[in-house]
Amino acid sequence: MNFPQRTHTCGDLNLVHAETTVTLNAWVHRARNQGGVVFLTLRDRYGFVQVVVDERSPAGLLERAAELKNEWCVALTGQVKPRPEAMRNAKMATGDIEVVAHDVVILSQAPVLPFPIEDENKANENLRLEYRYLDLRSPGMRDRLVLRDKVTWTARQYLHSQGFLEIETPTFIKSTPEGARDFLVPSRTNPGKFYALPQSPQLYKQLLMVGGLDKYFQIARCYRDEDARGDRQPEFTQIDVEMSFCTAEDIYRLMEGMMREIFRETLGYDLAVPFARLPYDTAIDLYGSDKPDLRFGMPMQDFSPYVAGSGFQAFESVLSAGGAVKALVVPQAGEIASRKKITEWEETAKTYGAKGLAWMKVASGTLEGGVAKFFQADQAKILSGLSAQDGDVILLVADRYKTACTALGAVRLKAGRELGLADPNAFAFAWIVDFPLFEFNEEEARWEPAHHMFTMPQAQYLATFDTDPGPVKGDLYDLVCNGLELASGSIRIHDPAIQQRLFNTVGFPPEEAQKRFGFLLKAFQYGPPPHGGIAPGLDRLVMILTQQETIREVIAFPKNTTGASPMDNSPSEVDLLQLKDLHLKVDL
RNA sequence: GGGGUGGUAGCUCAGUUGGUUAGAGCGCCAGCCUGUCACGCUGGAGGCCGAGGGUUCGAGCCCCUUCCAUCCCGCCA
Repeated sequence: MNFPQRTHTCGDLNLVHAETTVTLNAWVHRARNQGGVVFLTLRDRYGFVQVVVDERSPAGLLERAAELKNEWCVALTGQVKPRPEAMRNAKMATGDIEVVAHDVVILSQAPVLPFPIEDENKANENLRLEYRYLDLRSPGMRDRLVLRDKVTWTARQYLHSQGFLEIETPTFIKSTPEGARDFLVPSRTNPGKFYALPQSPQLYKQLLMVGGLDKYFQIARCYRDEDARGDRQPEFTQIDVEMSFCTAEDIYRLMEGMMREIFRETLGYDLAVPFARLPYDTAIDLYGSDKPDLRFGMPMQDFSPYVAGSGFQAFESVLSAGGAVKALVVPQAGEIASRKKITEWEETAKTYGAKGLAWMKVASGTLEGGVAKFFQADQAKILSGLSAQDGDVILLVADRYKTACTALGAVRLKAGRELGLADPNAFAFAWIVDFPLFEFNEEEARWEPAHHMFTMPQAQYLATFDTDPGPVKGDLYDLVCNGLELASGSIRIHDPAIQQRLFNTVGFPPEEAQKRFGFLLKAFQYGPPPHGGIAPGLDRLVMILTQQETIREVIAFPKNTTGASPMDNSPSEVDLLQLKDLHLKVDL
């Protein structure tokens, strides 16, 4: 098809182009027919510009222009003219000029749209996903994808400047059923066998280190067959990084530099580094989460010292069973903390396993309401111990330590945000460090890795980690920001003997280890370098930069929460013949 | 696997203790309009109230079942 090709883009035109004849290839964003004059707002990726069709245009063009509908794609030729002073539009980037139409060629037409193209699409999300190609025309989606491109571009440039190589790793790999569920791909040429899609390039990037390519990165697609969330998709993207001969400190410095660069390039924001560091145990104790929102304080406190002798049976029995009582002082919550609101907070606590949420109000230097009657004797001690002021509300959860922390931590997050304590324009980064290396699985009565099996125990535990796993901390770190886990990484085990002891600790028999990770263990016989890495989640990073509630807003073609795409209807059924080719047994 | 919320016009939503012909804004169609820019004015079309069953003289509304979406718990090394 021959058509007049664009000489300029809509968003670029300004007074400098006055009197120039230009051709635009764009969509009709709005058409306003005034009778004797037609105004068209044209839109392309770069912006909007107003076209006017009036007596200055050739005869007959007015009638043709009046036929144009929203979202038709056109090639328009005309002359840029300064607008009459009174007609300038300060709200429009190109509002000082307009294009007087000379000719318009219709490149393609469109039926009535399922939703209007606006800055932010307010339609039901499933409808937006069904017509994602139209949704992408909205300036909001466009801006987010432009910013995302800037992030990957900046990350690439930064990592290259630090000597890193971008290397691809396979996406048909060996299934290693630990951690998240694998997506499986049946092999036609190997009947009865399956590839897995990678949950991360973990083992391959470690093999790159053995291969001597000592600084690697990849903008890597990862796949996990688990239920989706606002911040989780079955496929997602990580800026995957691994380096040799490094310590955790090198990783921190590298990532702090990269984040600084990304925030400067995308938002012009001067990110303060180095980031704060918070031990895992402290994060749980104060905030009840390993990804606390640190834009506000309001830490939890220990209430157990005030329980003895109170006569409050519910708390006393929890303590004597080895549990904990955690307190949260919600400052100046008098207004918001109605009985209804407290019930709502209690529901939140209960979803995290708490049996209830006790409360007291502070007024005129005394404790009132709720469970206050049990604590009258000690109220002065309690108020000063918790630093509670008149107007504050004290919320209490008694349970097993971890449950109490998690449940009340969830209330802290909810209440803090409801009270407006979390500045939406702030970025509170922190490294969460000193993670436990093992967790005890009560049901199976065995230790299992808290993260993955290739994390190095911290040096002081090297002698004892297999005989006394409980207190062992790993050389392991998460980067969190505003309550989201933005990155996770560790220093890896490169010593086969340590690796073997770790397998033993988690009850992983040698033959099983050989079967699953034999290729990695074999490689580690051949002079593996000490190494470590990290993988920031690209989607979440862009979500934070663009202040979005879900990562679906920063992914061009995301899945919905059931893992389906309303646009192409994937996943879908396939022909029986296809299944047969793949040697899959089918019930007929 | 579990819990919360929702599903009414193309879109966003309202719809009283169950009571005539189910509404609004935007969009769409037609007409008018020479300075609009979310143009305006006049008129019009457009509904299996997610689906199935039940209660009732009567159901958008109540009950049961089911489907779909979304948020959360579990899960996510």
